[in-house]
Amino acid sequence: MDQATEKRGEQAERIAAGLRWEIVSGGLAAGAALRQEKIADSYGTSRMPVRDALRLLEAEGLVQMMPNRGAIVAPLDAGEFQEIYEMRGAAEGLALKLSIPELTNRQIERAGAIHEQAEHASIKEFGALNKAFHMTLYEPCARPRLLAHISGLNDLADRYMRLAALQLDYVRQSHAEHQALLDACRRRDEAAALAILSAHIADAGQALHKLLSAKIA
Amino acid sequence: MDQATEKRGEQAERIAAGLRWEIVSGGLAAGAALRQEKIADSYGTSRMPVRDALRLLEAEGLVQMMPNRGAIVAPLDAGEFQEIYEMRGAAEGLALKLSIPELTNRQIERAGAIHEQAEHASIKEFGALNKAFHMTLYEPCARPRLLAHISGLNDLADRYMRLAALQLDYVRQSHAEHQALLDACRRRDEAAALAILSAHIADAGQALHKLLSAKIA
DNA sequence: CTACATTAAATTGGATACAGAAAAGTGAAT
DNA sequence: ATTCACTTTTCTGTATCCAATTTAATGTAG
Repeated sequence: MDQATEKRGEQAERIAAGLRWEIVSGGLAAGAALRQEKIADSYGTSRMPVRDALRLLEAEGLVQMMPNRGAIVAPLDAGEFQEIYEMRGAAEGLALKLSIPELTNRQIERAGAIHEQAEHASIKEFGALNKAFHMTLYEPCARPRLLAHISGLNDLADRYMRLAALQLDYVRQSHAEHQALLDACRRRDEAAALAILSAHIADAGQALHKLLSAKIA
Repeated sequence: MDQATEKRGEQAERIAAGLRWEIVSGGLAAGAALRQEKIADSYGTSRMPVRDALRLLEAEGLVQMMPNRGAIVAPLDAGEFQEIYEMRGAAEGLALKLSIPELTNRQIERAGAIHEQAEHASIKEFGALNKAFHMTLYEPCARPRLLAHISGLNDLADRYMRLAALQLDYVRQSHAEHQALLDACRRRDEAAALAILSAHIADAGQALHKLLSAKIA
């Protein structure tokens, strides 16, 4: 067990990371009840760090806590989905604009490599790779708060994506748009890159919206 | 005492609200240590809900927690200041764009009233009124997550503003820009409103930047 | 049989207790 | 006087315990 190597004062983070993965990857369905004691048992701790972890995830929007009624995996909602994509557009547009002047060739190629990987990846890994691709392009902007914000939005978005990505040829379109975005970055063409990114996010939002509005709410 | 009317399960929120006010309003200086037991005593609770409150404020960026070393009021930093204003620009631009089509005359006049109030307010109240003015204009967009995000950014920004607002005639300029923004909203002129808001936020950022870079970091 | 009240079980929120880590203090050796 | 080792104190993180609240279950009256 890695519990022996666990430093004191970081259990909440460990539990939060585990739950985050389970929620984002779909292992825990939306609306599922999160009983403190069960989680505590499965992580070999008391309920106390679990509560801390749940608070963390609540702040990220992945968990919903009702006073005296416990926590559930945040439900999926078409309206919130739209909101997340609008916010992604604004935040990622800003990040890319600030990043482009700082982008090195090395970083662009790292994004390219992730892009290649994503092309041959299973649907399970797509979400994480998609996020990694975007984050790689934004990192040079060196805005920790902005990047954390975007990362959180991507986690939220992944949950919705997972619902639809199966039956959708959206993935192929996404690949093409990523390719175009990479090209624009290579040319350091800020205007083009921003336009492509904006369209990319809006497209994804719209494409998924139809599929989702049937499945949820 | 209002503690008798206090519902179970909401003490953390109450403590967080109190601390938030003390931090944003400047009662607690940046870098000040936040001892759990002292806070617990002053709010008449145990350390437990205090810890929850601190985690909340950490997620908002007002508090910084170091494992096994306690929490401090988040330090002020010129770089973060810039980042916050960039994010405000992106987020508030989006909110205003979505709001304008939904704005009723009644809501515009409510914002106008707050604007009037702010004109005769003391420096202590300026931050809160400034925030209220902006939030009133954004509320009609009906995007709870986006509004919460903006609210948090405004709280962060207020701390920096307070440092500079004293000696600055920025307040007068801000009033003028608010007036112009209101007029554009009354005309439902989206393009003008967005341009004014963008400039307003950028101006504020730049105006404060000079003053602050001397005082901090 | 249904609706309602009452009771019992499950579960959370908060308080207390304890263990471990960091910080402050003390003293000896150089 | 300064530095290093050691002790003491302070404070945080976690576990355990208790009270309050919600949810389920049971029984009773209509």
